[in-house]
Amino acid sequence: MPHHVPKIDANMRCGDCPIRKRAICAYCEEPELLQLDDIKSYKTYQAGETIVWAGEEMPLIGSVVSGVATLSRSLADGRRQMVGLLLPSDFIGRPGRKVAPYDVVAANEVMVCHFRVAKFNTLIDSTPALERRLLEMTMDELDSAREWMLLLGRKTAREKIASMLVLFARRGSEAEDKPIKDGLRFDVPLTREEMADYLGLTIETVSRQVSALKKSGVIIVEDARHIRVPDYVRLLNEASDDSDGGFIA
Amino acid sequence: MPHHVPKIDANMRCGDCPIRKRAICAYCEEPELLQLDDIKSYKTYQAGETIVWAGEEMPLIGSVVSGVATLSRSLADGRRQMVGLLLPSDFIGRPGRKVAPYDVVAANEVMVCHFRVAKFNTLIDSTPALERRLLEMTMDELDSAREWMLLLGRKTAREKIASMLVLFARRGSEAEDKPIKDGLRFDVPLTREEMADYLGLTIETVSRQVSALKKSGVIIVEDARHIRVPDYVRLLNEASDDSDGGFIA
DNA sequence: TGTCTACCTTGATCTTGATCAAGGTTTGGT
DNA sequence: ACCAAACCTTGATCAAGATCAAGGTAGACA
Repeated sequence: MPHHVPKIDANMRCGDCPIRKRAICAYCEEPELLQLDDIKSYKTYQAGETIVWAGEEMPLIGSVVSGVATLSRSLADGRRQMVGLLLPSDFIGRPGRKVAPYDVVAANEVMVCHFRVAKFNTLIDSTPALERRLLEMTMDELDSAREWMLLLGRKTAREKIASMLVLFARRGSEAEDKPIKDGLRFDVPLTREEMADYLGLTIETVSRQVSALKKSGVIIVEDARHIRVPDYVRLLNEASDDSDGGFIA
Repeated sequence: MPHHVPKIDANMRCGDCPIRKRAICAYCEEPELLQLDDIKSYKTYQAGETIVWAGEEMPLIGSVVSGVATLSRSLADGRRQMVGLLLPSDFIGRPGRKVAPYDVVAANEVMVCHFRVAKFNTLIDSTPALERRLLEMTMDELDSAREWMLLLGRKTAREKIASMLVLFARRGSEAEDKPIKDGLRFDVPLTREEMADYLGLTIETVSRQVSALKKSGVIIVEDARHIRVPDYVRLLNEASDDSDGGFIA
């Protein structure tokens, strides 16, 4: 069983929520916005199971509780690029929205995703508050996508790896409600292949760069899925995540 | 004066709109959604002029009429990646939304952008219809960003160039309300440097790949800003834009 | 009309990350 | 406990694209 999967109980109610910080939390935050159905609407997907095919409509709307869902797009010859990554507490699904052509959402990991699914029809002509919340979340997602584009277009392999690890560290600490500090330990929720798809690299390069960061002492690799960071600022520097805030004359 | 800049007349009214197809068109579509101010609210930016700095709020909301606006993000050492490209008819600005840290929106070209600016305060607590429209547009933008990510992460330099040219061809034909056909001619609204920033390449590679496509007979380069396409399908193939619609087992 | 500057092209060489290849490790099923 | 399959690592070589370098072109302006 992977990284601190919160125990889900079919009788849980808001307030018992295992994740808190982000998006709409199906457990504790703004439940009235989602007009939550009864508890039956939790859903779980197995690792590798497809949640929805390209061009179809999302079968659900809610928050990821544990595990990971990914969204990928690929070329005719099989080259694949991950274009979305949903970690615990992330919101998934948009009411009345079809998945864009050739997008694929796949469940990944011991994908223990649980959702409270609302009735779609009530959502589509739903409250202004929900509309606004969805807009807010979608704009946040767009911002993340743009950060990701910077990574894909301009970062070196080593920087890409470091940036990804920073993301995992951040989200991991958030989930556990701990501050990010030196010596932190976190899970790597993706396989090497998925990391490669995430970063626009090959698995060999991913493996090599992780090893290189290890050899430099930036990270301690306990095993392929667990990493410890002795000096968080050093990892941050490796990511070159910092930008110049500049402007164009 | 560049590519067919529509003539803007300070007394124009909806129905005289020079752009039609996409987003909210400030001229003819859904003007009531934007609660348009009077005609004074058109705005023009010079080439290279900055529309808004990182962390600030968009000074306007409306549609690009002509010219190009770009959104870029960069690393501390100056490496820059374009993360947004707004062509005529694209919607610009979100009410009450600050530009993400380190994002920059810059006017580009003989940037003849005109807008009808609505009053922000009325927009922020605006109609459900506008909220929904904004959500729709933001999701479309997210879809484009994801297509762009596939390009950045997995396409070759040649494919990147071809994909970009297809985009320009499409948008150009749309603007002129002509079908895309063989022999079409279109403007390239970016400098080589901007193309490089768009594609995650260097300007030398951009230049070389354009030359290579020319030598292969896929395109006819009239000058750096004007291209003709004898066989549109061939250009499409070069872009490898086609994807497999596949799924993950 | 000439010159300056910004922009573009092409060549030579180098580097990063891809590709090809071989083993090693972990996990899950029986 | 053993085996198979999936996953990961490392090495050797290759190639796409970056970097370094040298002109060329065209529009802006005096």
